[in-house]
Amino acid sequence: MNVFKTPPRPASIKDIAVATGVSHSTVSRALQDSPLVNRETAEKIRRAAQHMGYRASAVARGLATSKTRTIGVVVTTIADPFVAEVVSGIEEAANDHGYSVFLANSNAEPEREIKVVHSFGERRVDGIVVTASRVGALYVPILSEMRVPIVLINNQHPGEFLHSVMIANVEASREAVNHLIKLGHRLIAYLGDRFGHQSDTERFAGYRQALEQADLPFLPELIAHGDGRPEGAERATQKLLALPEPPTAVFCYNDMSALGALKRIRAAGLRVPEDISLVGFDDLFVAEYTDPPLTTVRQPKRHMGRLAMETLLKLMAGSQSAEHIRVPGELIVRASTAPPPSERCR
Amino acid sequence: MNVFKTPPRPASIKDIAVATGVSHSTVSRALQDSPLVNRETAEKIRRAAQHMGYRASAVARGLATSKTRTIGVVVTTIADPFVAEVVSGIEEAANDHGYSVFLANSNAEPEREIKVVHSFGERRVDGIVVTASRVGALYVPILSEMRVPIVLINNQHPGEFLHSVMIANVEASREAVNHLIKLGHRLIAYLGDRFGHQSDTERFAGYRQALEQADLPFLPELIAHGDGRPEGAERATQKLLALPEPPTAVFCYNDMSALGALKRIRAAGLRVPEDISLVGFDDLFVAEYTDPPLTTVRQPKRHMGRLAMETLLKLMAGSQSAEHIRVPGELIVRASTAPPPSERCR
DNA sequence: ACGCCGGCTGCACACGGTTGCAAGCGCAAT
DNA sequence: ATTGCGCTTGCAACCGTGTGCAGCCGGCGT
Repeated sequence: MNVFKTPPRPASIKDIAVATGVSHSTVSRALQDSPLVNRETAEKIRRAAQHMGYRASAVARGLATSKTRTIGVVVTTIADPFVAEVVSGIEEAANDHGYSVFLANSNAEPEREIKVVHSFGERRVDGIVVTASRVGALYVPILSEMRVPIVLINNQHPGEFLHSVMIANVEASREAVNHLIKLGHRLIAYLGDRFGHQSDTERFAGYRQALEQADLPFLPELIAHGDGRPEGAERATQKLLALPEPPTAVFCYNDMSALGALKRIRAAGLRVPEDISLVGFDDLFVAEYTDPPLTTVRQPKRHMGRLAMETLLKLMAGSQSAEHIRVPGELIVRASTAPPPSERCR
Repeated sequence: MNVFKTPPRPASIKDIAVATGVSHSTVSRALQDSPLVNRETAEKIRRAAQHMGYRASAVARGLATSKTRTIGVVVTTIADPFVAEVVSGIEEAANDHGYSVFLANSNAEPEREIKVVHSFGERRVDGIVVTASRVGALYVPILSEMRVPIVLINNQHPGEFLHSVMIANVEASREAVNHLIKLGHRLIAYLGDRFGHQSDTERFAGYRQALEQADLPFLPELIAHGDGRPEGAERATQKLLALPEPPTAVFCYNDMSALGALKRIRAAGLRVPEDISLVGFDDLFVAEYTDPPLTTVRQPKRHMGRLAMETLLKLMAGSQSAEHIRVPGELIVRASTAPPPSERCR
């Protein structure tokens, strides 16, 4: 065996130590820019490290310091454009602070979500972000076991949770429905999802509040249940259109649902917004490219991601205060909303 | 200080060792189901571990075994729906095999891409997947330095790369344009991106081949340059429409471009497909929900992700063979393509 | 009685870093 | 000459897990 072959393993501080004739402790300190090391020695060491293509092992450092500078992000599925944008914000902020992010899908299954969180625990991540958690408050016992701060984005499990970033669903939804009411709509449908998630519950609450404040009757038959995706919304829309007195406007739980609704409405030979107005929620990039462009509530997705990461940073720095951030939504009026047909006849 | 307080650090095999009165080696072996440990002892140890809420440290294990069961995925941006689907496939396959995935954005900047890969190197990932790499073949020297297999998905840098999964751009694109030719189109525009990426180059090549095989002239004025996103495509479409003899069909580099083109065509008062046919590439989920639904080339995104992960697994297992996988695209004919106006007048 | 063997266990070291502490050095002050 | 101090450096322990090897014990064959 040829001893002079390049070793199959990456260079370590010990290799640098023998190369420069100092102890590995000195190398370690030099590479940390510790003031304890002589300037020239440090310089020599750094040059050697550079020359030998040295890359510090984050694994070993993690073991020694019990800080991995790593966070875990669990999402329902990264294929969801909403989620992807949020993650993009998280990653950006994490990267700014020298953290790497683990990504894992929960497929919206609570058991799987917990499993993933545990696996993050084994990875010794410094913190965890969960979007659209299906577990929420149930984390409390788990958290006392693993000592890792968790921040939830748009928690879907009922109940308050220690640390979270959420969109102000009720207010945003109320504003959206108000917009429709102001346009003159009286028969406004709510197309929710059928799982009773927190977002759905709150957006529905905003819908009812808006009706109430305008002294409009709440009509149970105008509540339809999709699944948060186009397919489910299509079926739900079908039912709404078949009503003896169909709605003149539909407020959708999210843009994905609005997409399905739009398709079905068109298929029925009706026009948006002339015959039916449509409002979404999320402001996915597609909202701008539908025909007509979709009126919707914008969630500052990337910003919410950043925000979550920043609260996580605070918590990892030792903050004890409970963070419960509500971010306002913004109604973006495009071309899918107009006065109802009756209004224009007057 | 209360000695009996729960320790601030998670339980280790040593804690279990003292609790059960054996050495930590035995605990280690017991938890690995090693046949070297007495059944009853092992059982006792496993119960204690369970009871103490023991979670093995992947960090320490990684250090000891120099296998982290971790892979790095670098993407241009996870906010791109195409990328998100691919990553979803990667994550799925990785998870199936007990691997965790690090995610990082390169923002399509080559320097940043390399920086990220190096950071993955420090994390001692077992393998790396890069989607839409802007670096490609330039990795070769880097790779001999860090001993980590890399698989590229839809490499955008010219030149062959050792390991890659790519869509068969030329063939797919040829098929798409053929579809338009068969419908009777003679003036077919190509709306590419302006960066000369590999996908663009190859799809353009397919476009030319199709024209050639049909003995149609290649008209340089029908080549427009967007940026792979709706905005750029809008501007490019504008120019095409202003031509003295505008195209009757536009083949777009990707669905995002098609979205922009569609918007601009509508804004010009023209109808798709009656006045102009439109073909995209990628088959993003939106393609099904545009009006009209978009004819496009489907890339099996999730599958390509899985494929990349699986080749990575092979490589990590020691395979030396060069993997250079070409995945066929599939033309999905929806409603955005029809015979040209002239054809229908005959 | 002795040796051997199989089953089980622990010792000790390795992985690649970080860090408290002691110690060496030169030099100035006493 | 002794002491003390500041600047550097190295020693050694530690983080939590894996693993080669030696050693222990009991039982069996001769």
